[in-house]
Amino acid sequence: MIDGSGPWALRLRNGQAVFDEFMEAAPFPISRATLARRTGLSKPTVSALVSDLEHAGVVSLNPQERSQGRIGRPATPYALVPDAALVVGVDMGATKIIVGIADLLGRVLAEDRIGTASDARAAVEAVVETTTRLLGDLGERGHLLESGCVGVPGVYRPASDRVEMSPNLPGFADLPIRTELTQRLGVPVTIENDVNLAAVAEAEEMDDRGGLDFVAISVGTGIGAGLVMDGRLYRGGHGAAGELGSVHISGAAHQEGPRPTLEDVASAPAIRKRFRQSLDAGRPSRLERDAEVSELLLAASLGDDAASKALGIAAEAMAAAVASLCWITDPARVVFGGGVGSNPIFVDAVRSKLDRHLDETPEVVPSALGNRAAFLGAVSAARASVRTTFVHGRLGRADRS
Amino acid sequence: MIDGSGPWALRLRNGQAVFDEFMEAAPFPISRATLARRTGLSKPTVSALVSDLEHAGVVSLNPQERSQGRIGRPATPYALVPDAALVVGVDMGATKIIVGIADLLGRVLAEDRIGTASDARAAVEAVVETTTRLLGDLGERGHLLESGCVGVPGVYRPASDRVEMSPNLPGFADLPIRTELTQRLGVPVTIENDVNLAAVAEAEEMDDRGGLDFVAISVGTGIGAGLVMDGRLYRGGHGAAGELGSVHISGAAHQEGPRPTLEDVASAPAIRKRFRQSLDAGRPSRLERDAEVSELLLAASLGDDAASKALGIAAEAMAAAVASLCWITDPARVVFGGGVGSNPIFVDAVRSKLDRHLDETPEVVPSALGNRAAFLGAVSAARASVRTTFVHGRLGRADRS
DNA sequence: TTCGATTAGTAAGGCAACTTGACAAACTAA
DNA sequence: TTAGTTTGTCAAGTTGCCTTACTAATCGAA
Repeated sequence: MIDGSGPWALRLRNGQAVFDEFMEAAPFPISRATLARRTGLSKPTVSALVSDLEHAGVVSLNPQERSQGRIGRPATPYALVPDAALVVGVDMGATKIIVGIADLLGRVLAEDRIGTASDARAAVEAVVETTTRLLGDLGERGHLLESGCVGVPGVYRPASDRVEMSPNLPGFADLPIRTELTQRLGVPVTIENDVNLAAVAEAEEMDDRGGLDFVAISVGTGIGAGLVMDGRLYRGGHGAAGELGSVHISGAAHQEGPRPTLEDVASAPAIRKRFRQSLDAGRPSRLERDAEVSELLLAASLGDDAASKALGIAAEAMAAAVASLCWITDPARVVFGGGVGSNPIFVDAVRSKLDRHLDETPEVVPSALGNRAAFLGAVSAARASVRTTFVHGRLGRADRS
Repeated sequence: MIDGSGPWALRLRNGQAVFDEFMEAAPFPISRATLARRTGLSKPTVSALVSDLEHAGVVSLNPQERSQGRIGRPATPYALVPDAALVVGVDMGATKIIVGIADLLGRVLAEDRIGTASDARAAVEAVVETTTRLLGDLGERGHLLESGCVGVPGVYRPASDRVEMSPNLPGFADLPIRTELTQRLGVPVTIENDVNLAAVAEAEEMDDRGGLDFVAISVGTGIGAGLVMDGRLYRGGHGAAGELGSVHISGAAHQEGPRPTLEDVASAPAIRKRFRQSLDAGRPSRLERDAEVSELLLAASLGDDAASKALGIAAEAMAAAVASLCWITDPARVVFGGGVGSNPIFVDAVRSKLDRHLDETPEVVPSALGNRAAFLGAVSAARASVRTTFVHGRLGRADRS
């Protein structure tokens, strides 16, 4: 984290502490006296550090925002310059790619949504192209890209720099994606599973910083879970933690053959299939045979028989899986996202069935971020990685008059 | 971790780095030149730090162990003084209490096993008494106790300083155990779940330091799992992670009533009960009706019909639960401990049934530590907590000639 | 045996960064 | 206007690290 052992290491430590306080206070300004109190540093030291950061363009003083009304000499307010550094966040999904540029405050300055390419290499190409274009549109500020994070629909193995288990987007097998993107974009890029990033975004959204453990379950075409433990993302021994969709569920009479997995029962395609089976079994419904899942859920909430049956089976299976997950990882909260999962009707159905499985049920809520969750998580992750390395380069004092 | 922002913080940082190298090298000596290379510090700095540590009695030079055979001036070998600080580790089980004193190297200097008390308060009393006695027996060195860790058979909530869900040892409800023990023993004491500590011990035993994620499952009277993720113990949002015994398993035909949990099928009492049921159902066996689990397992491995049936059901249920756990947390290894779990026959049975549930099975091995696992884990945890705070007090130079 | 070569350790000087205490600056309230 | 309060700066002093240069001890070879 901090290298070196001489006075320079101290300088870095303290510089980061000051920078962190600026990030914390943003977008509001903060005075050097307050910084000194918050960080425990002495006033002259803080002044020197702020001076360095100001010369580097990281912070600037807001002459107009003089907080009045209090006794004593008024403080000179310094504030973080939000676009002292930019980050790029990418959600490389199976059906769409979202690319966006954000500033240090996490505000998205530019964003574009492009259709998915035919394979992974083309997708990377599209990401680089779009990023470059968006940066170009920003003009001067476009040169300040500092870091990036890309969410991929599969398991990323840092050791081999490859994405695996990504059936919907072929071509990852021999693509060193991190190296490639880092080189092409010219800034350090991190790769992360998209469901995990959604979990990060939910964590940020909840504003429950630090220590809160929760699980973000994405239910759509597939089913995945992102585990946030002790405030940090948990990836597992092989980077494949949270493959909730592959958990076997207890069927009533499946003694032979492979037992059904959660994804076989509770994913969007599975729910639609079960609905059709219910129709075939003679259950009445007012819906078309190939109704969308959202329609099915709405109908189920209004009492439609076949739709209710399909939802009930899916919700029961999901509740059982969530119960296992809770007994194992004990999250304080479970957030459902994705096409199916963010629907409150689905979440209500699961929640109502969860009591039978658990003594102490966690909070179960639908996501508020919709299908931008993974993208926002990528932005957040990129921002976090900036935060740790940003000060390194800019603390070399420009002048010392 | 490291407080202060002046040069003193640097001193602490570097002092800890040197101390860590000593711990790493222990029990072998190490020269100051090597320390300088390893830590990246300059030779004079290392010399000063080692001098401080020597004055504090933390390290000493071994005049006899001069490593010869290489060209150049021979190094003066300094080595960690193993009993510069002692720790106490306690496994407060439902049926026994183990108390032991260990040195900085984790070597157990004194150990005693006492019967469990009637309630928690009496157990604490017994722990304090035994610790004091063991320290007294050590004579001079007994004054050097620095830290402690106590494993308890339940869920410890740091917020309230209470142990919950501990049916076998009553009286925890209104006992602030950490505060109590810290006061009575005069050193900082940490409290931890006993299964988690067993996991810590396994991690240490495996010598797979850092980054290895695995799960230690204890199967005995109850069933619990300790999760080690990213090399750190994971406790969960409410401190209740790893309650594997409470996971519902898929019974063949349990449509009504509460579904059976894993503990209802795969714990030691459950296996014995199932064996008796098999006998009642007319299955033949050469064993007594009230045979011990170890006998049952051995008989099953030799082909005994009723015992095989009981083991098969338990192993299948355990395999299903482990599969869920693997899909969720993706451990690289699963270690079975406890009275039943440490039996290779049981582990083999589970392992053989695991393939059907998982694509990529983790290593599944029995524990090598037996019923001392939790105790050794407590020692290890106490040692780790020493390691982070130890240098603070001893770096103030005694003299400066 | 003596003389390089090599590695270990020490001493002195210099530098970077922090803190303390004193003081100037700016504003409020009486 | 003056006392009080808070902010920010200056100068001096302290700590700790590094670099450079040097001494110490041993091996190997002439």
